[in-house]
Amino acid sequence: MESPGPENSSIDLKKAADELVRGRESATQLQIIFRDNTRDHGSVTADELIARILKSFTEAISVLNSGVSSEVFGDPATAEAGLSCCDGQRTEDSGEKRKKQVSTDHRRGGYKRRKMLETYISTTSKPIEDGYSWRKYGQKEILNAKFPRSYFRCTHRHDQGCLATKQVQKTEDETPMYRTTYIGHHTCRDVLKAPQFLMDDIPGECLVFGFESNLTTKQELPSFSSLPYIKEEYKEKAAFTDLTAHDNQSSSEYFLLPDLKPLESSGPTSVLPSTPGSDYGDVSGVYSCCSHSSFDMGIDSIDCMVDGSVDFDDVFKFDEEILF
DNA sequence: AAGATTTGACCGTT
DNA sequence: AACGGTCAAATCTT
Repeated sequence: MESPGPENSSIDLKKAADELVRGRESATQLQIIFRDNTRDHGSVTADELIARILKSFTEAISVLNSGVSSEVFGDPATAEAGLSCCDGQRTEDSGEKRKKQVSTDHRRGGYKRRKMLETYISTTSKPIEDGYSWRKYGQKEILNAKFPRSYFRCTHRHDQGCLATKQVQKTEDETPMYRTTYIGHHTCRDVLKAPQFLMDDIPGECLVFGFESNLTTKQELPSFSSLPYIKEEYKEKAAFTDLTAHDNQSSSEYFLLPDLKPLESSGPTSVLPSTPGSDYGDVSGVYSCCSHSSFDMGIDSIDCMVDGSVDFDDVFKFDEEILF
């Protein structure tokens, strides 16, 4: 993955802009269709439009990311994440079993809380299964929360230094939701993630997509570098100690897996969630797409910025007004 | 036996 | 000091 030269980058930006414009046009058509689906709109179906939109966005994002990755990831947060893969700062990385020299030596872990990392939050009706394998490392009662919060980290934390983590909190709404917060980027690669995402194949499914950041200013678009849209095909049992309550609501949800880091650095990796019973997966930045009425839910939550002043809100105008 | 989960303790932040 | 995130020994699962 080499970054394009100056001329190329302007060409790429142009291409990205074109793709975004195209996407917006498709979205507009789609809006019309949803607003008045009694009328004949020619041969273009909603599914086709959705596919076009996704393709355009994917292309554009991919182009943008190939050109600005170094900037996007140059932020302190990312730098920290990258560093900690190989430096010795985080003692945890230097080998899992640090026997208890706890009491006397300084602090046991010497760990630093990771703040300033990009975070992505998604709320779904059931625990997310995203294709990455996670290992639960903690659970905590949270103030004013009826249910405990579960903490997961990437299974490849040690073999690949992947520092991605996620937290799952069951909300206490009438219809309990699972609020999943993804923190940091996956630097690992999971073979399982098939690079495809075919809306057409998943009628009725919903992908929620939401970003949130604890960064001070604008949230940069995570590198959806290759945007491996994944369709989850395997099911893990969500064995959250406390998050098991979800009933058998319609099958799976499908998520896009923004490979939050350029992939060139990490080698191929593992496969299926090795965990037989329990951790379930997740994803990062979650998208949601539904072909049904719940479609609005996904778009509604889009709130992200692209480094370089591309504001998705502006570009796509995904406000209520576009919702159906 | 290896790897995952549980859970109380530790530690940083507010 | 309270809260929340992480560690790691003990325990469980495969």
